[in-house]
Amino acid sequence: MPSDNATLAVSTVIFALRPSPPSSHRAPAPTIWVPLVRRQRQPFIDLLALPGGPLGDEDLAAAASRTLFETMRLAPKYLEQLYAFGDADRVFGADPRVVSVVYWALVGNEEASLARLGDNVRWHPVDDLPPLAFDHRRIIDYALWRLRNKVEYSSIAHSFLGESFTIAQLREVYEAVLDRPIDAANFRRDMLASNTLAETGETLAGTRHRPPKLYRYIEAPAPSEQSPLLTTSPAAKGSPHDHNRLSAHHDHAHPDRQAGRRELFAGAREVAVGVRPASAVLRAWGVNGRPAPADGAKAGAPARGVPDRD
Amino acid sequence: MPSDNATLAVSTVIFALRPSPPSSHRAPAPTIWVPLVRRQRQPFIDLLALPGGPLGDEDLAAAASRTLFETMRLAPKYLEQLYAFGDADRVFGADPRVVSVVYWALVGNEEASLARLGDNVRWHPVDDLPPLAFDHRRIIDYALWRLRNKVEYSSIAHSFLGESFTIAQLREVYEAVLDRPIDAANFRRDMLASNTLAETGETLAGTRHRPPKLYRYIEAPAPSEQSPLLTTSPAAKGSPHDHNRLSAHHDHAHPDRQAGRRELFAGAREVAVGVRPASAVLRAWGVNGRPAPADGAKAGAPARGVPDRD
DNA sequence: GAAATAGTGTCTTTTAGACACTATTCA
DNA sequence: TGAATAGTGTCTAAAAGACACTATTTC
Repeated sequence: MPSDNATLAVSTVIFALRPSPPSSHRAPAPTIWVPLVRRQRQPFIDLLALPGGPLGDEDLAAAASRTLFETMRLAPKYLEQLYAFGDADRVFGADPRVVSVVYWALVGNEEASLARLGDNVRWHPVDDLPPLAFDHRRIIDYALWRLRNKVEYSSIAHSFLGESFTIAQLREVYEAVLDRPIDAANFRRDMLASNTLAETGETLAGTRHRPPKLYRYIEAPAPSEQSPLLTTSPAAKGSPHDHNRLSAHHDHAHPDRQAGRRELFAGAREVAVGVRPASAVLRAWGVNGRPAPADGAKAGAPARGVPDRD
Repeated sequence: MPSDNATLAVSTVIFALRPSPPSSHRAPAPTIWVPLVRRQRQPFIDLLALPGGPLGDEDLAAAASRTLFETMRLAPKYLEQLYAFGDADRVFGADPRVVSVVYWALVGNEEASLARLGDNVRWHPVDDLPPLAFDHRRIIDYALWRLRNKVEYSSIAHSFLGESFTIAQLREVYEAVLDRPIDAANFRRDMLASNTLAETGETLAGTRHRPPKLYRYIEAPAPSEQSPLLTTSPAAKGSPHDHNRLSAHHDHAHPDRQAGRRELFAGAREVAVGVRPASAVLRAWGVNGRPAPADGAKAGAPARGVPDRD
């Protein structure tokens, strides 16, 4: 029984939303960026690659977290396994062959700007990437596709923002990821009806119009269709994360559609953390800070509350 | 740089639909079964485990296919990567530690009964499993959960059947997997509207009532939301399979709802060869699809036409 | 009070589901 | 001809989407 039939590596595709590069002098709408590392050795020396490295004596997700922290001091709020890439000839000439377990992650805007960069590590807009090492371009494309899908059927979008945010900011995330405009009125209603937002009690100042309310994300009452792996051991392994599930529930039973839509969330008066100055909506991207889970937030278990599609 | 930081194994959860075990003398409704292997060595000797084995000099999916063929002569029509399990302490005492890339598969009923069994390999109903080796119970639960989710948003259900089948049989698959009754009238309409079924021209005889038409599965016109990995290199790697994508299209444009529903599929008189696993639309019963490699059915590439949920 | 976005109301379209009804075959 | 399932028609409810309108703030 072979014990060295492959070398195991772990890489991560990290997404952040940042203003479009100046070159593309489009509207100040944000776009998706990923951090890439310039390779210092063969093969593919000098080409850009995903951050990552060989698996150590640790869980897979822990390896992802560790390498991210080591290379740029990042600790994403969302981290999930993407896929295991292991074609026999994936890394030409490698012996033993290399199998990469790839994770994907989302970071909030403030966290993204806190990332430690350098000559060899930089953010790149995903819609304008140079040639990459290995099959990393393909991996990013796949991760992007997953992101776009998952944004539509689960509530991960808030992971691109700070602790508190306005509904308009949240909508901008959707618009950036899905690359299409979304009706603001319907979006607001749907989000509020989802019971995943709680008012912080604060508003965002600094605009030159009516100040919007700030919300924070809360766990919606579990819909019972959750990954079995999740329920068994939640944030078990070395995850300092502790999702405080606020109760924003109240009875569901809409007599008619209008009523259903009107249904404002009720509870959650919360403590409300530091609000932020700001002015334009775009600038308002980074709202106050937050620690951020250390290592593998959603690491150990395959699935969270909502299934992946592919 | 360690080259033996882990041992890589590949296992597969294979699902088939078979009559309920006699013990549970319920209606002749089918339930889900998986083949399990009795371990001949430590650790967990004599306990049941998923079929699989160490990764050889091959692609990951090829390893899955190979081990399935070796242990029971099975060649599933649907095969897809499930997850990479690699907690550091997953296999107690193993050195180097073991990382398992797990696949899941669906086999049709005839194929399932052709499987070569033995004292050490047997089918077991998933709703009544004995204690399993390693974390395999957990893996099966997760695979089951994925199956149930995926059945709802893509058209893989037909993979449980043979080349041709009646709509009622297809509905039974859904009912068995989802474990709930489905309205036959609406189901029929939705399936026909999905353009994934083509009449074979034959009917199923032997019933003591009106003989139902037989259909075969066809690829629906691709909806453009497909995995980028798929489009780049379809059934590339060593896949003896060659799925001809039949056109079953005709104009879509339902003036009113009744008309939409009435719209019987038109085209697809086709040659129709290999039936394919496949993909689907987001909301309703899938549309669209993609070629599936044979041996490594949906192997090399991460994603099919439709994203996974988790 | 003008500009600008926050936030509400209401209509139309689409989709999902329930369920009665007709059609066709075999025993 | 009756049992039994195939297959069709039609209504209702729920969800998604379009869009006009009111509200509140800053400058």
